[in-house]
Amino acid sequence: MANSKLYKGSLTTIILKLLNDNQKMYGYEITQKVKALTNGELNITEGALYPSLHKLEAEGLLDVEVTKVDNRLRKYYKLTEKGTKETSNKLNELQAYIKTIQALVNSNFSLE
Amino acid sequence: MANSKLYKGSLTTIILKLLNDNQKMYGYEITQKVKALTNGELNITEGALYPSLHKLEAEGLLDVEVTKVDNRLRKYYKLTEKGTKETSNKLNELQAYIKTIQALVNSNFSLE
DNA sequence: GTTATATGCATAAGTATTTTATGCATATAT
DNA sequence: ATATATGCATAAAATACTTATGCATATAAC
Repeated sequence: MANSKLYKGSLTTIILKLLNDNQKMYGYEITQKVKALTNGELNITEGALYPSLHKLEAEGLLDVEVTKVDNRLRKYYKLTEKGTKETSNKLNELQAYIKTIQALVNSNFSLE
Repeated sequence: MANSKLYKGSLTTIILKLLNDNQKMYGYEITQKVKALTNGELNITEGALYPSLHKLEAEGLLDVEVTKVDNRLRKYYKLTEKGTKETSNKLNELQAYIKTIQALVNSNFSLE
């Protein structure tokens, strides 16, 4: 991701969430979808995405299905059962993180 | 930080925000404050904190004041003028990140 | 009295995740 | 003919963190 340091660590969660909502997606599609949904604010780099997808596949969270469209290769990924459970965990962790960080940042602690 | 991968990248912002609210703090105090404010959920490790404080000082965002209390060393850090501005930037970036990631995670994009 | 816990700072080695820089290939627009 | 879009991939470097130490004083527990 070529934006802020803050996005570090959230790539996996983003991928899983997108696959959870869209049944199956291929790598390039994920980069374009994220860019569109964030109004260009978040750009996933290929150097981060592909190794991440391979890792998720190796961990048994994703299944792959290779197809050819317009003479070009596509690798569709979709969640396994294990992947669906992990998506739920990751989303809960993200919500907890946001809640915690919001609490830290939205108050003036010198008054406490 | 010994918790989630999600916290990666937010340590600097947390430090700056705490110093912004508390005028001056020392390292150990920061670790305890964060632990208390997050009900033990977020634990900043010393291996992450001290190098980060040194870096912020080197960048001119923090000033240091060494004192001795009860025969023990303390290094109080406080924001410089530059540090105060950077705090504002970092907080804005954090809010933007939260907004973006929330949008990505709280919707069902397959319906769009 | 000595052992654990708390206070306080520091650094080095290892790990994980990302950016940056490439590489290859096809299709389409200029 | 050249640039841009589509599509996957990996390797080197940078970054930020965890884990493991090290040193030192004070206090509580046993």
